[in-house]
Amino acid sequence: MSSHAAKSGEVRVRFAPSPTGYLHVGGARTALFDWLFARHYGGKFILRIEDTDVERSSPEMVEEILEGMRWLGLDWDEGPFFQSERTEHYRKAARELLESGHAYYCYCTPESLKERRDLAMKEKRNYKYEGTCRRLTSAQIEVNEGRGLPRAVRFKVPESGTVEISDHVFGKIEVAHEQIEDFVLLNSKNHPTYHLSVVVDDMEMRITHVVRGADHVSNTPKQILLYRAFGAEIPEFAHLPLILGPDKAKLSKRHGTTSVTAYRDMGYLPEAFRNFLALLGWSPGDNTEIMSTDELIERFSLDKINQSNAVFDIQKLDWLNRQYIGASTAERLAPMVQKALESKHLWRDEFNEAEREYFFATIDMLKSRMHSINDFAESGQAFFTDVYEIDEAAAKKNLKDPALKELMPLLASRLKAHDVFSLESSEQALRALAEEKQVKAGLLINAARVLLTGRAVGPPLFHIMVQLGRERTATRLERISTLTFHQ
RNA sequence: GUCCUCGUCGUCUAGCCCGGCCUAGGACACCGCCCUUUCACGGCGGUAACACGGGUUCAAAUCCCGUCGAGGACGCCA
Repeated sequence: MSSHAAKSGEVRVRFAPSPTGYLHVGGARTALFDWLFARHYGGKFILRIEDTDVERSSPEMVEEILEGMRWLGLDWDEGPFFQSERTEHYRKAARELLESGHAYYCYCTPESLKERRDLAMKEKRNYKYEGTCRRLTSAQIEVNEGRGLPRAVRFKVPESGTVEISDHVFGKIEVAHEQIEDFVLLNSKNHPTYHLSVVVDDMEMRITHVVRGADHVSNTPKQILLYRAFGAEIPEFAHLPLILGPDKAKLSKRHGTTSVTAYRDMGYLPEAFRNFLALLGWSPGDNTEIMSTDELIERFSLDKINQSNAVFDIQKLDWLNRQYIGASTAERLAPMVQKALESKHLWRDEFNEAEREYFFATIDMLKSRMHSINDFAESGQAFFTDVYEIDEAAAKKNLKDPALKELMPLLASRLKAHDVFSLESSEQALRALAEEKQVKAGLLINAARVLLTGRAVGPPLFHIMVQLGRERTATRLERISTLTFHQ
């Protein structure tokens, strides 16, 4: 790492969401990268809530964001700090700028500004604040003040020259001062605006690295100008490429689900989701895809972040999720499966007590073919309740042979007749019956699976039988006589 | 309209900075085959990309210029 980290010895990064919505995928990715960076260098990860826009911010959204971060395991070392509680700091800073001649009062009304902007837009002209109030004489100012006109505070952007951003991801970016308008620092209600509060906070919180989305690149020159005006040290910047929807536009609500907690509710594992996010815009440089948290922290580096935007590919997320589910222990999965069952009213407390072993064994049996945690409650429902549905297509396919109406109960009685009930004994019983009745074993196997689980697909039949136990297996096989749709 | 950025398989990417090892590697998805009582898992194989045009060079995905395409930002929002 260059200058800052080396100099101060401590990396300090912040994630600064605005609580005008839930934690979305893009924000989560930013938070993850900030967090990984801080952890990699043993630095501090600071959480700051940018709620200066009181009208659009809400405490519920703050809680939502925190919940999303907790779910992803992104723990913060300091904060959350709320900008709404720091207004005085910003006002004081604005006063300083006014006194040092880096800012001025502006009496233009928002309405007249909007008019001018709209007109420019209509004429397809570029609009930039023309600096009317920047050139006010002291006499004119006195008049305005005397009339008690509402005033905003604007930053005085230098007339000529350029600002250079040195970005860890994009390299050098140069912007001419004349491209930057005199932006508002304090609005006419004396409330700080984004640029002011960010810079003041980043200075006061001694942020060494600003790691944020690339949608902030164009804000950076203004902020650098502010640091300079304050005579402060400028942090290092790393702008992250954007996450796009399938149509290649910045990912947003209209692309479907973007809330992080919604992914939790859809049955994704936080570690899978985190791994997936890490791979969006970053790669370790070799072909490694599945990485533990420690590995991610260990291998993460700013210069491996790439510059082009990335499309959110849910299929890859699904794949990762399946990988993680398959590799997880039943113990890890159990609490999540419980939640999924609860929401489908399939949960019974016995699963954590007398039937705990059964519950865990079922998870182990099913996990290799589950794409999400919610699948346990859907394709796996027959293992948790006796009132499972029987898939019609499956029944049509595997129960249509009329002979089955006799064979299945027969199989049930054979199973009951054996003194042992095991993988071997049940298979033996079924195959013996098939041979005796001159039918293919597959006919009985596939029919039995549908009867036992309601599905044509699932674990190997004899595993299902042993898992369900002799009694339930027999009962379910006999149920064929009560079914009507197979004729 | 102005400014900024990006451009390798459908998607995520490695390679690019420091030209030759690239007849461009991996992964997801897709398609075959194997395994198999189904579906998964797993294994093997396949289709598929350097946006385009110039230049520099013995040699360019890699360096330079241009074109085109895409995205982002242009608020008294953040």
